[in-house]
Amino acid sequence: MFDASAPGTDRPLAGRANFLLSQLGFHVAQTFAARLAPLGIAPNHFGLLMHLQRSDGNTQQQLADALGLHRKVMVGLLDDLEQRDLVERRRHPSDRRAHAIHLTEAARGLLPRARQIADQHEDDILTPLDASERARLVAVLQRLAEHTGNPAGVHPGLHQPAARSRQPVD
Amino acid sequence: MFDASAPGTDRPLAGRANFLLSQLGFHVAQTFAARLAPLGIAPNHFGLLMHLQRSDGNTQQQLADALGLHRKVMVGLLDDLEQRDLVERRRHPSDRRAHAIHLTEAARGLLPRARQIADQHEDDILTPLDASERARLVAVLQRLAEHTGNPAGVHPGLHQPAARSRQPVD
DNA sequence: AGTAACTGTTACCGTACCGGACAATAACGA
DNA sequence: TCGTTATTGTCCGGTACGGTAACAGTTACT
Repeated sequence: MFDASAPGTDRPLAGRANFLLSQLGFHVAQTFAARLAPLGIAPNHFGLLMHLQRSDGNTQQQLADALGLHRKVMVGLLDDLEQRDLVERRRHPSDRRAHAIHLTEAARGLLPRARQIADQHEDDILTPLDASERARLVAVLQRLAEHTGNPAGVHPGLHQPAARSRQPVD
Repeated sequence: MFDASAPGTDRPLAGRANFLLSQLGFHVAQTFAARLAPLGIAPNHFGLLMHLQRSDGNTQQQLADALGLHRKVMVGLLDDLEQRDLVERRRHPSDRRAHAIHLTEAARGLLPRARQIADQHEDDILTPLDASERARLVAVLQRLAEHTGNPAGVHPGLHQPAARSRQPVD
């Protein structure tokens, strides 16, 4: 453990919460993608499928808004899922411009397996912690996530046009 | 808070530790990069500069090994830093193939400012937590990071040839 | 001496991302 | 009613990035 109350201290990166969060977050995303790969989907597909369970028949724009990404990205995501026969683009009943996105039966069969993979993955990551520590960690992370201002359940890694890096110096 | 002991439950992404870690990690990396941008460096540059404080005169290969990335990436990183006059490529005293990498005076002047930005950034991220909660969080994150098997202080987001995604997970 | 291994670097190529533009359709206003 | 504007989903093109292969110069091994 490190004393975070000494700002001038040259403590290593491994003792900084921001580094640890970034490091762990990247590792988690990477390993989760690897575990999901045999199912033929990526983490962002998984998140979209999870959301579609609750909002069947929405338009692509509605889905993009809900997940906090641009509609252009939704096109590609749905292309992937449609190609894997996990979603259907039906005609929207009232708006002939829009598509009504529906899960297929295959998707409803796949989702429990994906959810189980996610549970297993989480369990592996949290192996060093006991049940109460896990609950406390999740609660703390939720507070931190809430404080970021991002809507709950929206992953910023999915193409938000805001907050670019590489601004010109001076 | 959520009950993590019910695996079959369709709890939202925002209650999963793996999602929260990935989400927070990405957000942290993004905001840290934005804060560091006015200094003309990116987070990976910062990590390299921090490491160089301790290992002056090392070869590029040694640095690449220590940070867990490929030497080709080190070339680009050092190009950036050399262009900003933060490092010097001197002739290695004993190996005429290699370069001896040294921090410049400008770098030694910049590093405290960068460290202060990192401290401030960490403080902002952890705003919702009090001192003891912060210490406990860091301790927990360190345990989790250690459990990943990644060397301490090495960020997996920086081009490790190992651990590719898309590999079949038997 | 001769061969193999290593260092730093460059050239190359496929891929992903981001902006702008597009046709079709809807909504709005005079 | 008609014309203008907004929206939906899609596509095209430039650009940057990541990874592969190869390179000259140098060292190490035998």
